[in-house]
Amino acid sequence: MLDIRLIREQPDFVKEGLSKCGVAPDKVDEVLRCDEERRAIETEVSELRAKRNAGSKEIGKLADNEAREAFKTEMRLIGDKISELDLRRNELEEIQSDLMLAIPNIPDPEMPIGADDRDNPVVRVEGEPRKFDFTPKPHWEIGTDLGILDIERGVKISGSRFYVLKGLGAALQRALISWFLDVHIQTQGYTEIYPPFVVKEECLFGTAQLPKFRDNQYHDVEDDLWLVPTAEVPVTNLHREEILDPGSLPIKYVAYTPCFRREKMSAGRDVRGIKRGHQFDKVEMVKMVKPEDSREELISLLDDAEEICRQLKIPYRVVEVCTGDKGFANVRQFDLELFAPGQGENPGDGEWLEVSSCSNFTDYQARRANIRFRREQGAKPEFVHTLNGSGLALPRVMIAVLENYQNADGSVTIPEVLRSYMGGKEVITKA
RNA sequence: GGAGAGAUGGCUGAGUGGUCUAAAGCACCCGCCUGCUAAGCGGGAGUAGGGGGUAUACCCUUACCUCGGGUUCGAAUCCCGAUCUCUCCGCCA
Repeated sequence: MLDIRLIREQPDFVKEGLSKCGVAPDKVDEVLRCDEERRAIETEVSELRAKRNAGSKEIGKLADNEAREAFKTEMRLIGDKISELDLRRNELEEIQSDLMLAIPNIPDPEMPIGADDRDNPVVRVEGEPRKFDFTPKPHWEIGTDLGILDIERGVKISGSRFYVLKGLGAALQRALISWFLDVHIQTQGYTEIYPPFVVKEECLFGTAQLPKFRDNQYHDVEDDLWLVPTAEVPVTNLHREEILDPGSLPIKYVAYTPCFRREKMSAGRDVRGIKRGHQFDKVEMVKMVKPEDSREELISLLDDAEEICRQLKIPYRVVEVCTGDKGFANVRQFDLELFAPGQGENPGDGEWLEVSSCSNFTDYQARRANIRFRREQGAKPEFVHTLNGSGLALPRVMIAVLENYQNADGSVTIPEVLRSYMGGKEVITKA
């Protein structure tokens, strides 16, 4: 959520910033109108209450019964007026809150301006795509032939966009998860979190998946719980409604969770293979930092994610996301894309697969989730800045590993960093 | 799932309709004093909103005792509902 004071005091700045990501300026005017009326009523109610509080105190002291009754009647009338104004105030409060929740964060001045993902500049490309002396196959062929990926049975038991990993396929994914976590924990200073995979609704409002992306969430009606679409949700909300003690920042968490998404918006897209499923695994880094540090922390977060790509020895590129394509709550965003030689229009074209998205949310999520900190004992609470980034998303890393490390005979070499996680095995061959 | 108990400030914990403007203690900040590892004394201090203003000061005011309703001139306190926690029983990986 944006700061209402910023909207009040610098409406033109807010409008201009939001226009870069396609938000009409009258959204801001609506908020201002609502805010003004609400404050006027607030003042009136506040004065009436003061009057009643004083009056009620007098009644307690009055001895004369008649005067007492008359006074009571007077106070009752004030009370009625208060209830009436309260109704309108609550109404306005709700309208304003709904409006505020639907306004995205204002892009950082450094965020490139653009209309959609075609305008996202490539910041840099790392590593050379491997030269194949055969036509590289897509992962669904490699995986199916090796007997480690079973798409048909996934669909049989759970429907489209589900698949089953088997044998060394399942082991490879588990190895990746463990190794990702260990890199972040042991060499980058993150603390591991194992959170619940279902959360209460308010958590999704906190990180801003709700209200806008309701259609993409799995919701259990019976207990009113939501399946997490990313570990960002439970982990960021760990400190909701808290004031963190001096010295506790920066906080760096890393968590593995499955992620559940309905993908209604992507119907018909990426239906082949395991690129886009309703359930996928991901390791996610979440940081909470002091406001003045968040710009730099984004760069180091990106580097922490890149470290995985480097060690995997798979070519990747860094893309900066433009204003028209940015996430709802962030001010700046970098995506990491691994090269997958078996993807693309024609066999052997290759394609860049998004495996990470690193974002700075400034105080936007912190304000929604009410996460604050004190600089010193007794200092005024301030909102933290939150950041998060995948490190990394599993299915697409699986695709990249299978396709980059495939051999002419259909086997797949296991990347060196993963071998100790797979019992020393070096190659996946047909079982 | 059944029965019962409970939820008060950063923490502990009193408070059963009106000086609650929430006692007291711990922790915290400032000052004083004493040269014994620290104690004593005095003072201060919550969060959010609104109004004023000489506008980072300061003043006024409202709300907040888990949350939401209700009763009342007036609710931490009484009533209803929800949530959460704990105890016991049952079931269970």
